[in-house]
Amino acid sequence: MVSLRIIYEKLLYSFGPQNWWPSDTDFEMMVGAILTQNVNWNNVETAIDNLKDEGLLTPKSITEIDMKKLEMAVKPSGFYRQKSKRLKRLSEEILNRGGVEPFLAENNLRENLLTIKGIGPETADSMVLYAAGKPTFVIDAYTKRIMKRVEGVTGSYRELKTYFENELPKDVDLYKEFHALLVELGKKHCKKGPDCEGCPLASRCRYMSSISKDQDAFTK
DNA sequence: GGCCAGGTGTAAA
DNA sequence: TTTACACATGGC
Repeated sequence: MVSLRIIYEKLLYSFGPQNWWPSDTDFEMMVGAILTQNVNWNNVETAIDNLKDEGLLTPKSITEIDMKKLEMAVKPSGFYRQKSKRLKRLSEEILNRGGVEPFLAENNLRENLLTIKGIGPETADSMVLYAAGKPTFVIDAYTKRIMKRVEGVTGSYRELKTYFENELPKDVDLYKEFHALLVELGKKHCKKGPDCEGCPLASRCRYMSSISKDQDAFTK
């Protein structure tokens, strides 16, 4: 059993605090969580800038705006038809519950989010952690890949989430920072291919030494 | 030009 | 319960 704490400390030392999630408001954070689904964050920033310019960073304005206009603003983030609908659904749900604050204060927030079509476990968890500030660990594609390569740990979303939450103290700031650091590591050193140059976890990575013989270890 | 990026819903094996 | 596929733009 390897200590996730050690990995966390190494990443923090290498990259410094990430201070996620980058956003001005809780609602903007939630919008970003939907827009970033399976897409590079650079694309999301362009879309969020568009929304900001159009005054579309409130649940009310998104609910009222013409669908075509919303689609055009969201376009740079890809999957723009789906994502526009998802933003509309989320906004309506927020308004139904009296606004962003009361919506985020619901004690079954995660379950509520999961009933909204287009919000799955990762998007829900990221909103619960970064917008509502409640301790739930976020699992993403990078986290799965890193755990598989470095720890040899695989499993479903729920299993990975449980693994992290059992190994770590239930600390919101730790959860926020750890997830952000894993994404940073993923972007810089742990992509799909075996191009791990300069990875701060190289000494712990069980696939690092077998790159040349076992390319297959890097798939998925 | 091909691969990849901070997923999710649906359908079929 | 797992696996395959559609969804779409932009950077390298």
